[in-house]
Amino acid sequence: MSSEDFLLTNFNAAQLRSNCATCSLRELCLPVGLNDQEIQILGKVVSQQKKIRRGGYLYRASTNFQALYAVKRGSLKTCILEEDGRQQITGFHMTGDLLGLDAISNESHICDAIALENSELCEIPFSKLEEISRIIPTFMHHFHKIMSREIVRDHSLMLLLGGMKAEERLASFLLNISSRLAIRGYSESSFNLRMTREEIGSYLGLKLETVSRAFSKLQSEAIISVNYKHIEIHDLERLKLKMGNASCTT
Amino acid sequence: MSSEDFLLTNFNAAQLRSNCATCSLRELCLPVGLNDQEIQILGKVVSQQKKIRRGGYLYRASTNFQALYAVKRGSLKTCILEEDGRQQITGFHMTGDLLGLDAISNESHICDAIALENSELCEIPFSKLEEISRIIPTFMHHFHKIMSREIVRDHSLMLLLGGMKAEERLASFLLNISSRLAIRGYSESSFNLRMTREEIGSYLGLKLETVSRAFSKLQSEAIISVNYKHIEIHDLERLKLKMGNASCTT
DNA sequence: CGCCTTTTTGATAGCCGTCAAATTTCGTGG
DNA sequence: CCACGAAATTTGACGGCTATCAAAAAGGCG
Repeated sequence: MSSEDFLLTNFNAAQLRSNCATCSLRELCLPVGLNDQEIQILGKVVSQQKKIRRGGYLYRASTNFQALYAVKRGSLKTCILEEDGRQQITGFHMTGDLLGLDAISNESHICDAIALENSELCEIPFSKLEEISRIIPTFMHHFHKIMSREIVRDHSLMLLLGGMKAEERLASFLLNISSRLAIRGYSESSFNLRMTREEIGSYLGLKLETVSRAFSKLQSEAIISVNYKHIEIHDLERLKLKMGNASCTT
Repeated sequence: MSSEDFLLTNFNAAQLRSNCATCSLRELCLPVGLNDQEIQILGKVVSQQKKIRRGGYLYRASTNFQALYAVKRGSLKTCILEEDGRQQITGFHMTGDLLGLDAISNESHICDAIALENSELCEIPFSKLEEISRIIPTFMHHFHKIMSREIVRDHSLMLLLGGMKAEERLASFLLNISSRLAIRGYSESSFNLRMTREEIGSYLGLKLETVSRAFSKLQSEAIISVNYKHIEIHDLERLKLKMGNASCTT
């Protein structure tokens, strides 16, 4: 049986649980732009939800790379930690986001992926993803776009880390979270952060005290309200002015 | 004629000039890991050398994306510039490096690519690259690894920008250049930089004066010698100690 | 050969990191 | 359900690193 036949054959009922066709994240996740038949094919290689409790690891650096993961529910952080103890968070990931793209190059993970809250993930074996790519050109092209988008996202963060001041970085961060929540149908102006000040600082290249001070500053200017992890954005326009500019896509 | 037939058919002699099979960069560039026949196929879609004079643009931000480029000779920088004038160099590219991966996501370039010296580039139409990917699974996998490596490279830079001090950043930068030159068969300890202090600063998130001071500091410690653009590394080990650590791959 | 760019070095100011302590929240176990 | 302890957050004071402004010297391109 060729791999193509394999992909076109139905699995048994038990394995059909995670069905991309009926998933509420169709429009955010890997299936974007595929037609119904193509989504069927994709759905067959996506395995059942993997549950990770808050603080648990989805994968660890230096472990073998086998699959990409899509966030079905919850949120995660990915972080690199250096031998000398230096650590940096490279991204916060919410529903529909794809994790593990950095592991393709060495066939082993280079960062840890840790759940910020109890989460569920869909597992996509990478070899199967490449098989589908050969069968469905649309899918291959879309996957290339997703990888490219990750590069663009990283470049935005490099711009932030390379040139912005603390307050600009935080404004940029809040606008990024806000727009991503909006895309997912949540409020863009009222939300709870899932990460600590220290994690935000690690992501933005700042110390946690500086992050806290920047929050206080924005609050004192009546642009936002901060109550521990709960954020209210009162003036989106003025918040945008806080960063000279900067892409808040993704 | 199907696209596959098209790829397997010979072009006329005039278009065969840039032949991957006989290129000295075979082991550094896209053909890595391909067999002879596969390299033949690739060679047929890679068009003749494109020459860019020092200071000239290979492509500009917001222009239409059609092709990836491989550096055949010379070197380039890629930089994003924001509406408010903020600018950041996202990478320096030498022979064998692939440019344009960030443009796939939007089908338009998001950065400028400018030659640091007179350079030659090979052009690979992206649609053709995806066609080859369908025909040669090895090639598709290799291409995915290249994109992933770009993400890993960006994460290294994020780590640098997020946490390192000026001297650590410069040490990291010099070691990166050194190792890349070594891979290409040049001296790892004696070389000429192609970029200005300002460009190095833009890449490292520092002002040009700070870069200059960091050079002077390393020289005063007898770790390197600096004579304008000419650098001699006297003590590679101590230079490595200067950055607490950090990946200097790529 | 001459002008313009690049580089170096100095002085000063401002932002952020560091250390410290108080307050609140959250998780765990009784 | 409540209570306790650990973790997270906020705020203040101070110091260090880097940006900024300025000027001189060296190099490179036409």
